[in-house]
Amino acid sequence: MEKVRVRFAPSPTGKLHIGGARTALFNWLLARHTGGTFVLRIEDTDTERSTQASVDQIISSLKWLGLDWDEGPEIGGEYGPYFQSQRLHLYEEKAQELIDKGLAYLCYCTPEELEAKREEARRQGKAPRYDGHCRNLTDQDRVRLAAEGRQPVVRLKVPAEGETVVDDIIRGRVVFKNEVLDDFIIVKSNGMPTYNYACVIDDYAMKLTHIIRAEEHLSNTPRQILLYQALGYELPQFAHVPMILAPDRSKLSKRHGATSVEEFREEGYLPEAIINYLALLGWSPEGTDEVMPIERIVEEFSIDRVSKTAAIYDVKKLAWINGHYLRELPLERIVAEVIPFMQKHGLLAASPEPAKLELLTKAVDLTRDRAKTLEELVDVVSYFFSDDFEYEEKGVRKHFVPAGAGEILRQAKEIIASVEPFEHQVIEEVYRTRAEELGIKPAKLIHPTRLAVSGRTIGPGLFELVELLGREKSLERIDRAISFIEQELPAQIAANDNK
RNA sequence: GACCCUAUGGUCAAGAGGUUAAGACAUCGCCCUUUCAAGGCGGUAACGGGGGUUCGAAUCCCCCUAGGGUCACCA
Repeated sequence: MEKVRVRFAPSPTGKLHIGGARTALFNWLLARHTGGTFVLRIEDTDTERSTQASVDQIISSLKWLGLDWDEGPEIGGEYGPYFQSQRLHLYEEKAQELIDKGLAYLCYCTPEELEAKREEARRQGKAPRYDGHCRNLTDQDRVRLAAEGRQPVVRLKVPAEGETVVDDIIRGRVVFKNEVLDDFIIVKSNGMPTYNYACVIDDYAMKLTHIIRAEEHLSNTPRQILLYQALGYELPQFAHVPMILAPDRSKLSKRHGATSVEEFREEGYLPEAIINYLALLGWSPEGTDEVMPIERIVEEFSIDRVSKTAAIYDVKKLAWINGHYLRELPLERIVAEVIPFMQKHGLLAASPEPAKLELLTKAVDLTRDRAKTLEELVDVVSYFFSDDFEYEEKGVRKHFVPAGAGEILRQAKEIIASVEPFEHQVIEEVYRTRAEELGIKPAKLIHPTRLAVSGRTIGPGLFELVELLGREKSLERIDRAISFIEQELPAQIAANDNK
């Protein structure tokens, strides 16, 4: 079998969409699985909407995900250039050939005229198709039309009869009647090729063997096949992967929250998790393991196991997988990942001191199985880095308001002030002994302390928390809590009573 | 509107004529436990509807319904 060559061909008109990322992933997986070649090609023929910023953005997202390409921007390759805007001569040349052979023709109809005809067709309830108005123009006609200042487009002559068959790896044999197609435009009046045309020219020129793309292109495929035939090109294999839908079954858009890889990154998702989740959306491994590293996905990937049905993406499952990687990946890696997020929240300096990094490492170690994203991780370690926190209201009611709360904290303070060595096993031992002496449950001592030193009712084991926080800081916070209980709290309660 | 694709729990999804219809997320309960997580165990929950074919249909065929996609000088 010939060596697999596949491509991802985004148009740079925005960020890398989650659906686009999955299309890229499936192409990349097939290439890596078979030892083939993964090509990145930028389809920037829409001069109105394409931007360099989008190119940069898409490239950066692909790299971040780890989807590296063997040919394409930045690295070149045998079949470049890999920007369609730099391949215009090719499209022109082939278009001229088609015209010369009588397989395509110049059309001078203006967008306005066409729009009017479409409108008319719609009103009559007919399919809005091009009527072949310019199909049989004489040279004389063309001269006259050009003299009117009309810039022609090039249209392909589509046979009125017969059918065009798409042999799709995922969907099987899909038949389209040629009569439902019309003479579509292959070169715009500004000289730029249209998608269906440029795509065919390049896919062939770049010797691609498999065209794996989203299902929305299935209906375009007969047009492309007609083009392959007109050009005398051999067909590649097609595989149309199902779409990714929003929870309400509609097309994914901004109002559904994060839709681009960049946004997920900003929300604190790891590339490993996104890749793993995306692979599972539309593809399934043979066994029942779902969480698997990229190497294994590469090993097991097969187009045959890609499903036909559109999938609704489920952030909850993504979050769960992310949580998994958050606690399973090496600690240093997670620390490195969370640093920018800490900085963003002002909890860490731009160039943090080694002591702070050590604290962060230990804090992450202690808390990471409680977070699902890096943003959550920041939240869950925040009190190690800032004294500026409020007490959780629910906790205050439960642990600070009841009579004797201050006394409980004085007991805690005494223990923490004197325990030696200041290690969690020892602190715990003393806590438990003291509770017994006082004839109360250890929890009676533990919860108020936790609230005092962290402001929270939830978190890692209290004794490890206190050890990491340190004796000094713990005592300081307990003092603060005692004065809160004995001074601020009564005042607050009085104020509420007066209302 | 025309054409095309699709249809298994709330979501992802296995299944390719005979299964007690997997598994995962979510959800609920229990265990563990200083809390919350994590982890372990268990529960609730599905073949869109109607016709065929067959000894036998989630699996094959037809119709309906529903959802999605395409009909651009966007890709």
